[in-house]
Amino acid sequence: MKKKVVVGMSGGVDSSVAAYLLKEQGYDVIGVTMQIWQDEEVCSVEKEGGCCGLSAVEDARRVAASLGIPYYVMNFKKEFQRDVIDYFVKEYLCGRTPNPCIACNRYVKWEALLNRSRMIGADYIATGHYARIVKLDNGRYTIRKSVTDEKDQTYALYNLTQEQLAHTLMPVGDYTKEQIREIAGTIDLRVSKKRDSQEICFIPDHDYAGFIEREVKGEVPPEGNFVTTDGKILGRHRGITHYTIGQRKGLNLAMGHPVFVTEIRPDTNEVVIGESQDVFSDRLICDHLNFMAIPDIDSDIRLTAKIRYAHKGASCIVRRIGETEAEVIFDTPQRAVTPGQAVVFYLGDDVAGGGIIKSRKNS
RNA sequence: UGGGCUAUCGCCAAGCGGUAAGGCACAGGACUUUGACUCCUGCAUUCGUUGGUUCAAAUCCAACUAGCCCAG
Repeated sequence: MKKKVVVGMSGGVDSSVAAYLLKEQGYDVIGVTMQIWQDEEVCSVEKEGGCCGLSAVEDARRVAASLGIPYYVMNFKKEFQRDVIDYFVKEYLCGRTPNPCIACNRYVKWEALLNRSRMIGADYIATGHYARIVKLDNGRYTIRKSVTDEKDQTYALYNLTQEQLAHTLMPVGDYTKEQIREIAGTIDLRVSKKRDSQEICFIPDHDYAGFIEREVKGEVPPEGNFVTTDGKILGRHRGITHYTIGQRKGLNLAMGHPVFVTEIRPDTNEVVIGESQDVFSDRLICDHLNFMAIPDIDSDIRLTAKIRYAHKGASCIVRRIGETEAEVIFDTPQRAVTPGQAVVFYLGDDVAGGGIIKSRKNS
C-alpha cells in the first residue's frame, strides 16, 4: 500500500516541486496549506514573496489541482498565537531576543501539522526545505545541509525531535535551487518564477516594538536609562523591547564614535552601552537543549556552532553543565552572542544539536 | 557690568582673507526570507546678531547678545 504524505504547501516553488517529486516517487500525496497568521489587514499588502495572504492559498490550490492531488487548508492560528507569538512577546519583555521561526517550526509546522496529518492517516509530512533528513549508523536522525547551502535552512530546524524527523520528508534537499526551478518549469507550474518564502513574516512593517505594544495592549516596559558598565548614565532609552545585543542604530547617542548595546537588564530597566569590542565574547551558556546526530554530550566535544541564522559558524568546545545546560567555549570571540537566540551545533554538515542562549561571558 | 575667553549642522569639531573638512546622530536604500551587524546615499548657499574694511570675510575691525573662567 502506498505511503501517505502530507505536504505543507506555501504556494511557492519549493513546496510545489516537493509535492510533485513525492507524487513521482509513488507516494499518496495530500497538499495542505497552514493558516497561521491570516490577518487580511496586514497581509493584503501583497508584497512579492511576502506573507501568507490569500494568494498563497490560491496558488497552492491551483498547483495541487494541476498535480491532481487532494488539497486542504488547515487552521493553526491558535497554535501559532500560543507557541510563536505569545512566546515571542514574552521573550522580548524579558529583555531577550527570540527567533520565532524556530518555535514556529517545532511547534506549529511540525508538532501541530504532524499530529493532525497522522490523524487523517498520513505516515509523513513533507516540506520544501533545502536540507536532508538522514538516519545515521547510530540509529539517530539528523538534518544535513543540502548540496547548495547558500541558504542554510538547517539552523532554524535544530529543535525538531527524533520522532518528528522520523516522519518527515524533504525531497528538494537533494537538488539545487536551479534544478528545482527547472523542474518547476518542465511541469509547467506557474509558480516557477515566483520568489520563494517559507517563513511567515507576521510583522510586515518590521516594527517589532510596535507589534509587541499592540499584543500587550500598551502594557510595555517603560523608558529607562542607557548606562555604561561603570554606572554612568548616558541618556534615556525607549523601553527594553526596542533593543537587542549588538545594536547600534536607533540609540540616539551621539558619542562621537559608534556605540553598541552590550547588555539588557530587565530588573533595573537599564540598557548597557559599550564599545565595539565589548560586544564580543568567547563563551556562552545555553539551555533548552535538543540533540540530533548525537544523543547527548557526555564529555567535552569539538563542534562548529552558529549563534544566529546568518552566522557562518565558529569552532568551539561544548561541554555539559548540569541537567539542562551546556557551556560553549569558542576558539575566537564571537560578536553579539544574544540571549534568546539559538546556538546550533554542527558535526560536519550534520546538525549535532543545539540550544537557546541563556547568557554570555568572557574568559 | 573690573579683567580674560568662547560663539561654525541635533552633538563634537576642522577652518586663520579666496568662496563651509570629518566623526557621531539622524533619514532613505542595499544586503539578510529572526533580531542585529555591515555597506551605499543624503544631510549647514551658511558660520550668535548688526554694521564696517576688502575685488572677495566663518576668517580682519566695531558694537551688541549669550555662555564660561578669574576677580569681587
